Amino acid sequence: MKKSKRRGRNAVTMHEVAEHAGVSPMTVSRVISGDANVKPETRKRVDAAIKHFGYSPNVAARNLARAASVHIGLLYNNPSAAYMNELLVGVLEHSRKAGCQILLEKCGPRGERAAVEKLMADGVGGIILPPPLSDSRVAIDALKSRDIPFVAVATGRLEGNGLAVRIDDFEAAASMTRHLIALGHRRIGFIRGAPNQHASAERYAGYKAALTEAQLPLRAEWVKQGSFTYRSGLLPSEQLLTAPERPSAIFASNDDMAAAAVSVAHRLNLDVPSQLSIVGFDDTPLATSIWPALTTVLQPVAEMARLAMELLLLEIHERREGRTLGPRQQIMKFEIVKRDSTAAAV
Amino acid sequence: MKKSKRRGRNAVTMHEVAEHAGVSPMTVSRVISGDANVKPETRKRVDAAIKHFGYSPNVAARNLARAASVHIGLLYNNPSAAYMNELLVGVLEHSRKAGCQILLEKCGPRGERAAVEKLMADGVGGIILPPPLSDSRVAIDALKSRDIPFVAVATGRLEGNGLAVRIDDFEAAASMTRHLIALGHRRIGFIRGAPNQHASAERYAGYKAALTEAQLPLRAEWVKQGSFTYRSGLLPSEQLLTAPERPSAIFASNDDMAAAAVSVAHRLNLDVPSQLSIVGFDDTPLATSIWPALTTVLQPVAEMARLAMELLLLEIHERREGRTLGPRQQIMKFEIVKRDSTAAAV
DNA sequence: GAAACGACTGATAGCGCTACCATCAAGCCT
DNA sequence: AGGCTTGATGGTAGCGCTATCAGTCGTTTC
Repeated sequence: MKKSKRRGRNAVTMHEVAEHAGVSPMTVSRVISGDANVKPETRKRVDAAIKHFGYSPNVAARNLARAASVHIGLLYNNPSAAYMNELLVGVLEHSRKAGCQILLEKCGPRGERAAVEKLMADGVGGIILPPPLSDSRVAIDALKSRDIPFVAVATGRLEGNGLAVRIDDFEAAASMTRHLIALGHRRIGFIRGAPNQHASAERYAGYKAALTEAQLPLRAEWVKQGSFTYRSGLLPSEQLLTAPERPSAIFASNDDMAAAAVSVAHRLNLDVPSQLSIVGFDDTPLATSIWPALTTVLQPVAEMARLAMELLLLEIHERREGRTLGPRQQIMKFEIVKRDSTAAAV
Repeated sequence: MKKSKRRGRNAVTMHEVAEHAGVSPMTVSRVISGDANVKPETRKRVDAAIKHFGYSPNVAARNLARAASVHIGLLYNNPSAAYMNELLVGVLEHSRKAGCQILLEKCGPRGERAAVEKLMADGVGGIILPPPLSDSRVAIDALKSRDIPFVAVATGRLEGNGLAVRIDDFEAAASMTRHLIALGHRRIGFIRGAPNQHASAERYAGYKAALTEAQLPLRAEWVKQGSFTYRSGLLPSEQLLTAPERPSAIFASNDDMAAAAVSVAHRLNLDVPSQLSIVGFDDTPLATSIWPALTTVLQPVAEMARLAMELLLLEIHERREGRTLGPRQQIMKFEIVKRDSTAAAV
């Protein structure tokens, strides 16, 4: 009774599991952390005991004992709430498994350096860099000069021996363009993403490549600049749709801008998709919440975030041993999701 | 050197601070946890030492020693990414301070019970219930039967000795309606929120009250049902705007539906705000990302989330001592944010 | 004036886990 | 055969903090 005063709800500890399995706590610890040197039979007994009690290790104790970095920084300034939301879900999901803390740090357009400093001061062991920060020179330099591990999400470039998780933006954009071409579209407008992000260039390059491949001319007046926000998609869309020879399809570099294109099309009395096809990129929740639902490129953001966490934690562990994962990038599979915003060209 | 092998980056511990301040570690601990019985002068010395080293306590150790519940469950199924995003930011911000873990758990339309079970199995000490779950009979009952502390965010009803953080939806909606009336609008359409959420009823009641107050008739054909999603706002908007006598203003029960109204208005060649004023509710990022930016009710979601966390942690602590905070609800201040989607009635 | 009290501080003993040996049996070499 | 690894375990000693209790003082109370 005296003890229970000091103890949480989860009364079952490693010792009890060990006792039940007839081994020492140390062996249980080994089984849990997947150590190799445990006899298969012993392992089985321990596993049974674990299941018997529904035991799950105490994260705080583990972290304390390991002197593990419990803290992962997540720098953000992504304008798309939908994207951020998915990212957060992925990150949190993994943090739950890994038992680590997420320190969210918002950073203004010029505040990258300060934000990094702040996270460092709070003792993070590594940092996750979602777009558009994953392309920020300042942020990356600040991180590198501190020699703190980080993983870039959805960036196109991999520098030094950094870590990155991304999809093949070039191929994805090319695929989507091919899809439009296959639908009979010959006049395909393109709204580019923010110029400071590598993915923007990749997507544009993919679009160009697919056009060339189909021997369609690249018409400069059908390519407009946006910056990944809904708002930034409005003017380009209007320009494209009020041009003397207007495109029969618009490929926006992300869903937010595609949504803007839909809104402009409606304002101009153009029906989507019968008179105009519109496609986006990312497959954020926005794509399915508007009407008509967007045909878009599914980028498994949550999955990518999860992987980013995994990679980062691995690297932190390696670093502690004086090693490093070295340059490593994980390319995820994308998918063309066909919905209601596309139809055969008239 | 032998020791440092076992130790994280954050070399400075309580002992060093204590030594520097010429007190025992225990006293430092007292200062940090804000214990009353410390001589002001001692406290000052300790504070100085803390600042000197830039010391910050090790969360893992603290949680271990306190046997504190490191886990807070966050059930979610909110369709609005923008809302969720803000909520997450607030929750994570506080979790950083409090040093606790967030376990995200998505729950399907019928999965409330299962989701609660899962969180319990993972040993959460309390649960945060954002809308629309904060109005879910099933979820609340599941929580109550388990006697696990929870805090309802943005719900209108407070039951038993529960905890809640919300704004005064009735007053907020009334204020907004008054604002429209002050602009000269006499024909004000209303799009209701999901019927299973108490806030929907409150907002509608506020709208009605303001009309009555201004001696304007409540016209049933100007009140339509939505369900808080963008999509659900489309049909009601269209119905309102194609009615024989159409409203000069539309008050949607949240920003997502207001955005839908804007899109429909554009499709029908109605300029916002010169021909039609549209207002939303919540002030999610969506409100400012679309064009024109929405006049809306600012609901400090992040702040509310932070407070919810605080309340919940407090309650968990109380429970551990055998007490309870009792019924307690925190009413936050709302604000009418005037942007570009409203203008004087023609 | 002695007992009792209160404000303040320190020593001690864990919280639940893992790193780091030590151990001990079984193979393997020269 | 004696010293080697090598594989599988257990014992021990913390990780950095806090709860608890045991003091040490001045101050109050009867």
